[in-house]
Amino acid sequence: MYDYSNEPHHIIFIIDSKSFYASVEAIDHQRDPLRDPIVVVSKGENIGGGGLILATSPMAKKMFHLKSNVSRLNDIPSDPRLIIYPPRMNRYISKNIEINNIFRHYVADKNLYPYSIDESILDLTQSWNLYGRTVNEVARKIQQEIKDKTGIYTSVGIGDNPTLAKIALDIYAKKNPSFLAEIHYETVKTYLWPIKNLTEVWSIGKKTSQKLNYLGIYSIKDLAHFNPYILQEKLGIIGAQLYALSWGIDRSIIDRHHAPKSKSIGNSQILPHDYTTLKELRIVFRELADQVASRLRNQGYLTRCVSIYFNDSAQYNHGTSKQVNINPTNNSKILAKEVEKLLSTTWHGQTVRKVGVYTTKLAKRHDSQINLFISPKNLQRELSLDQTIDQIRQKFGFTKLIHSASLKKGGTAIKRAGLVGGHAGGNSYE
DNA sequence: TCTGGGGTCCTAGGACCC
DNA sequence: TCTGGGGTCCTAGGACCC
Repeated sequence: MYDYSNEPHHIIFIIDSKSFYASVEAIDHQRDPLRDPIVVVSKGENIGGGGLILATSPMAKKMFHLKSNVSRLNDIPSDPRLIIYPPRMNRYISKNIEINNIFRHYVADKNLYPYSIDESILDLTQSWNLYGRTVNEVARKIQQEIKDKTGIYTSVGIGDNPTLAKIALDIYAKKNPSFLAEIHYETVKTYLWPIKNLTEVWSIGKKTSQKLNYLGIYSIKDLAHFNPYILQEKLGIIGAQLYALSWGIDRSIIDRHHAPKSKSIGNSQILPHDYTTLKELRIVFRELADQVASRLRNQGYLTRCVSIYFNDSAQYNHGTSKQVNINPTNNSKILAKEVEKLLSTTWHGQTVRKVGVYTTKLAKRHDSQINLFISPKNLQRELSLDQTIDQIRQKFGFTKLIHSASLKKGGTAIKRAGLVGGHAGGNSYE
């Protein structure tokens, strides 16, 4: 038996908004998030299969016997009872902010970690006993307040550390009638070890699962009884992390705002059709560079490294990437020029269906260095032009200001205007 | 599955420095 | 030169998550 006395004993909640996008649509359209069959479907022109399903309400899952990974509208039999809504990403973002503001009634800011648009991590170690007699009671109270104020149902995973809370959430809470589940060190054997479908566990995907199977590991219990040194040898750091996970151990420090080790900003897209000429590719890459530069400026970053990615549509999952270090910048023109250089040295006539521009090694704006090759005056002029463009874009949408090149063959900026995370933002100007 | 999009982290091999 | 070893940073590609 493992001695857990020196492991962190925190009270961690991970709270997930149930079928978030579908629920928001249900509420805004006076429908029932649990009882009505609703899907939210993005229909970009490059999205085939009748549209990409972004969210499915529990009733839609039940009525059409859907497994977890349905992603195309064509996967569902066409049925007049099914209610279909287009996504309104901006609405979901503001709803998410509303929900996080309710979490702030229960934890200090430093103990709240919004994790994604529908998931947050709360460390209630210091505050839970102000709100109830048991941890479970506090969880139910939070669920009720969220439901009353926003209409959203939530699932809560509770654990002594984030890993246990996450597994409680993903594997148990979402399926329990109460939408609640707890895992503590004492119940690791009861709740973790029996798990056989390894890819259900956070951090284990298809490839990792296959590697584990190859070693003869088919459950978390198998993992816990495997030789950790061999695991580390075969899977590197991930092997050691998985071994720790199988015993419920997670020493990540949760009392501080965690700073990601690396920060990147980038945009990618699947093209509406195969691109075969440098001319077309140049245009779309220029748009991407422009978009990325705009986001860097909005967030106050300069990048020291830019990379491009494109795939070979003959082998969809096999792509090429190439990066280059540059003087810190968030200038559209400079970025576009670097991207163009990368493209012309990397592309050798492949048929392309997927493209991306990423910037890494980001620094906050004040770290700017002086570029010896551009006069400060010109740099300043270009910077303020970019800022003006950003302001107009924020106010009126991306469509209002695009390079004339985007009107030519190859450009997708107009069609993509108003998209948030690649999906319809739901703004009036679209 | 004929194709969503934005991220973070890990790894192997190489360049370079002392 | 028949050549050591530790450390850091970089690059391209892979895996996973929501």
